[in-house]
Amino acid sequence: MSLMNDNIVLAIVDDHPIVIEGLKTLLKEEPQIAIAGSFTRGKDFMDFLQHNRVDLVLLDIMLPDTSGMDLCRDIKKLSPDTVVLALSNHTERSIILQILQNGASGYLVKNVSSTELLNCLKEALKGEIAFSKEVKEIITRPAQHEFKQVPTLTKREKQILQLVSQGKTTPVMAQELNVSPLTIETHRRNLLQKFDVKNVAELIMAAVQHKMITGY
Amino acid sequence: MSLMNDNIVLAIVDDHPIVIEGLKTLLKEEPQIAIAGSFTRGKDFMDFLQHNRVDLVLLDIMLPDTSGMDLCRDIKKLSPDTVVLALSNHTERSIILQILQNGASGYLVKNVSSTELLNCLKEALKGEIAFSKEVKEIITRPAQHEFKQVPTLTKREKQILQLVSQGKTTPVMAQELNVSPLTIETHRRNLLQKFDVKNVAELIMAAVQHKMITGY
DNA sequence: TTTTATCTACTGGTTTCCCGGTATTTTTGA
DNA sequence: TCAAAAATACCGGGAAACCAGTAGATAAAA
Repeated sequence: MSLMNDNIVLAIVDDHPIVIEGLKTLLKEEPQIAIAGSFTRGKDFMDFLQHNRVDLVLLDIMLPDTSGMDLCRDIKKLSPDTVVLALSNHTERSIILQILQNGASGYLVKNVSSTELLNCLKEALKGEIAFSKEVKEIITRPAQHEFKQVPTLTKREKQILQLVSQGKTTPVMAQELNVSPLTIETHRRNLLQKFDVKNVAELIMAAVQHKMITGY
Repeated sequence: MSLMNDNIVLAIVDDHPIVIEGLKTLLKEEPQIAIAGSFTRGKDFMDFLQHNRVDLVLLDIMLPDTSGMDLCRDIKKLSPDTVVLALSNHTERSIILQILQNGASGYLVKNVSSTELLNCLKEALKGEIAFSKEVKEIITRPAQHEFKQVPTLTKREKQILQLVSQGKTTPVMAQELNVSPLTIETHRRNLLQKFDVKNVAELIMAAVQHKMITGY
């Protein structure tokens, strides 16, 4: 963790140039903060991080190439001392908690004020978990269906889930993936178990609610 | 419509301070553009518009107080010559078309580059409809499910659909509704037919896409 | 009042799903 | 390199879903 009297090296990862510009402008006021760079793609930032010190990352969790979730985990793996602050417009509790699970030190919705932003930065750098005002409310007021935590699926399971949501039957999927229908059945069974549901109807609903299938 | 050699008076309505800051920074480069003000609430802007000339508004259609849709219509009613450019992250065709219907001269997703932004501003001021690149693609490539019209369900069918989405099986539903399971089967069959799908998985997906079951 | 839509119910049959186990191989992480 | 996780595969059996067709009862609209 960087000391507060030291210069803080900050990076921005966001696919919105406007947002990057806004953050830069707001943070330029702070003499302690040095903006090392801004990136519109996760991969570019990872390349940068390989060769440069970064104390804090403002990370949009909705990126075009990688999922911000995965990126967050990758960042903490490569550079555990880098503090990640998630920045997003998502106001769903499950998503917020998920990103924290993946190593982020806080979560800000994009409508934060500049003072709020700076406060959160400081808190995060002190090693605390930082939330913007709106996020705090979301955290403390959970919805019913959010009590069950989001099951973590394997790659294959995600794939099967996707295919099931497209109406594909077990034999069809087996043929498409070149595996035994019995294997598919096992995956299905595990999906039902993980989501704690009895049948596909419930499965799809649960997956939709957790935004694990988009449908478009 | 303001002349191009004249100074352009621009306003920003967005509840994200970061975005406002970013837009200001990007537009500060342009000497022709004078930023009259920025607003985080629709009402504030309407008050401003009452007493000031505004040539162009960059309007976030997702605002906390008013719907951006309504605000757009209000703006055009009060000041028909003011060009409204919608600014949003929504990528649904229906929403884009709806805002145009309400008098906007264009639609930009927030991940536009600065050059794209300026181009769109100029186009809009010339009286043309301006879209950012991504939006153009959305307009020209409508999603599959937008073609098939929403099937009209009978009262009973809606009820069955709801129960199916809750994971209820045919015999369970039959008991709950005090009818023969064979009757339920018929309703199910009709639902599959109306939605033009093969099984429950597809049925639920279709229903969700058409927002016919909420699940919450 | 007569048509039309909806809800109801049946026969008989095929396919798919779901449940309970178990177990080998491959991949991955510590 | 060793253990855990994931992907693969099997058995047997019961339940539920889906298909194709028909049809009476009732309620609403023309």
